[in-house]
Amino acid sequence: MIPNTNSSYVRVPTPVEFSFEESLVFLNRSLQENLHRIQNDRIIKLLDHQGELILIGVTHAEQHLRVEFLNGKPSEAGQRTAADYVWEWFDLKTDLAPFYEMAAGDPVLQPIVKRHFGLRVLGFPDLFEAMAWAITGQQINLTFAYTLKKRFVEAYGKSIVYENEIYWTFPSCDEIAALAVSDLTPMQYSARKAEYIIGIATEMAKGNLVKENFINGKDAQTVEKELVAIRGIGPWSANYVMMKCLGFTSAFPIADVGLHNALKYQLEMEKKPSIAEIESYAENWKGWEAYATFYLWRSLYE
DNA sequence: TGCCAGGAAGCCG
DNA sequence: CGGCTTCATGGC
Repeated sequence: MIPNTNSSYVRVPTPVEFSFEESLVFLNRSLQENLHRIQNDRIIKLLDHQGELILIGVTHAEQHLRVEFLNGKPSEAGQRTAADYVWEWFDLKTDLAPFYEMAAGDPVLQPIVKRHFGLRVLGFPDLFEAMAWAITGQQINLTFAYTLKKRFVEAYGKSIVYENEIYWTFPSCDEIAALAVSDLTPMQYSARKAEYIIGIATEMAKGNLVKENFINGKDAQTVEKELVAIRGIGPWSANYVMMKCLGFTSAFPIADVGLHNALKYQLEMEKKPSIAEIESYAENWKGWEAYATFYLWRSLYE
């Protein structure tokens, strides 16, 4: 055993309304997930900071997350990147008090919110990953979506080995921009989805599509419109990306079948609710539709 | 085995 | 803008 002489870490403060256990449940939902690993209440994940591969181990302690650097101490900028990543990943910036106040009086959300208090939207800080994953998951079941992602990551991501386990980064847009559709179809991506993903990677690699463009105080309606103008991004994907990457708590992927199923079970309905019915329930959620959706998703895997 | 899956583009009126 | 058709492929 080689002692880790480079042991170091940073702390990321956590709000009162935060449950690490709920985060673990969410991050554990697929056995095929290969972008992080959970061992003994520690989440291990590989980050790529401008080519510098940083393996972090995230654990929970009093009022903070401890972000440990497992493969040596990163540069100063790398440490900041890691802390910022965790901050976004667990959505620690959002003040949930108003959401809980609303949910306490909401017949649909009240029981779920009580059961999973402290759950926060687990996000994708990387815009390319958020978009590529949204497209991958369109109109196919989640199990198959994870299969596709696994193949994609293991074909084009970067990796390191740590304690006999391999850790992957999500492929960069530059890497994917150089591909042809025929590179992705053998791994069972449809040609259409391959076009979408490569197209988005190409725009990002050229600098025409950047996250900062969407988070500079633009209103949700404008951002949604700009996203939907991108080929492969429809209303569902736009709202999914806004919810999981761009920090819009009002984003609402209303066409989501998981949301429909959650409402059906939660309300003990014979069949899935119509869009009009969902809009009716959601009138009370204004400004917090993303959180309402995320908690409803959570209710699907008790 | 047939319906379903964390939809979107394209076309038509 | 609203509705209809096509695409695509595995899961259960």
